[in-house]
Amino acid sequence: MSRNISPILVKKEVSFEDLANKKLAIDAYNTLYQFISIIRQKNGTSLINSKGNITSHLSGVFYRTSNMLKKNIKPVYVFDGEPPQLKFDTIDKRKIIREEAFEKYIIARENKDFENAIKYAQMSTRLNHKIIEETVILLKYLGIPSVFAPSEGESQAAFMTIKGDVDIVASQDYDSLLFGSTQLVRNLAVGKKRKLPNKKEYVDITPELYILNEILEKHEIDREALVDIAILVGTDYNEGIRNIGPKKALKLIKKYGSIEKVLAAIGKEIENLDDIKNIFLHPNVTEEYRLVWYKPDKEKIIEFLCNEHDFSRERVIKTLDEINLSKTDQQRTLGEWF
DNA sequence: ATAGCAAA
DNA sequence: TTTGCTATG
Repeated sequence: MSRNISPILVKKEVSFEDLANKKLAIDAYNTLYQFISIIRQKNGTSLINSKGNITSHLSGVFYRTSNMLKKNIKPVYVFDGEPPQLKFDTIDKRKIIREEAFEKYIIARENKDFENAIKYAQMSTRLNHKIIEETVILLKYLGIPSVFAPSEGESQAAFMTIKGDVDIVASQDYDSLLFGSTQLVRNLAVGKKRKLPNKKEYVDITPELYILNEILEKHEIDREALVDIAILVGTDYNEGIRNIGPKKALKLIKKYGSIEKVLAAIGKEIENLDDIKNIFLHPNVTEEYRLVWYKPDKEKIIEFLCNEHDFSRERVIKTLDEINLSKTDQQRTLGEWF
């Protein structure tokens, strides 16, 4: 299972406002997973419309994307394609965890143990085709581009920063840095106060910015070495070496120069090592995307959110008007919104 | 997660 | 204005 390399990364606290005028490639699955997992009622059930269909993702996407547009942030949502074969162990393990959590969720809900119900409901969160489809529709009405990655969304998003088509990747995972993303932002949210799980405590959460070059320069390594470190620690594609964390991995890679030499020195092996390195260093990505942002289609959004999904007309219209208002100061061309 | 409201 | 809390669909 993958562990993370955050202890050796350089983190900068920023504000949502600091991202104004930036182009952001948003890891769509990562973001949707968060919305579906967190946007719930007190008893652990998701937000639903009158037909009983989940709407948590639409709420999250609509309000967060609107906030970005108000700040002149230009988002593009990047969706996952086919995962690499080597990811299937991780995918299977996650599936088992989800299924076990779902059983516990049902039991907790029956016992009216809502604290545990929420916990297990969040752990059993799953994205389905309908959630993805509805998100793409809403984004289209909002005038936001979607990109469909051939394989991992994070590698596609990273590729787009390397090409200079976007400035930053937005995700909770650190993997995009391994894929070469020039910048990564975590905790991309507007609200500052966040409730701690299972506690009554509130805590400040601000966006965190990671700049790849700063990380590489600090440790005097190149990206290949960073990938080697991650593989030693463990990724979505390999288990990692027991008792080697990011700090020890960094030391070993600097001492021996490459993962192959480290493995020889400690007498260990990693299966499919070349294939794993290739996933990070030569990912399957596409140049077939077009990034254009259009003015939100107010009528279609109201029809979709309010008529089809029972959103409050008052709130939706207010939000859309606020986007328009923030735009009137700025110059814009006829067709394109930005 | 975010909006919106009430109390401090 | 800031903070704490509930409702949202």
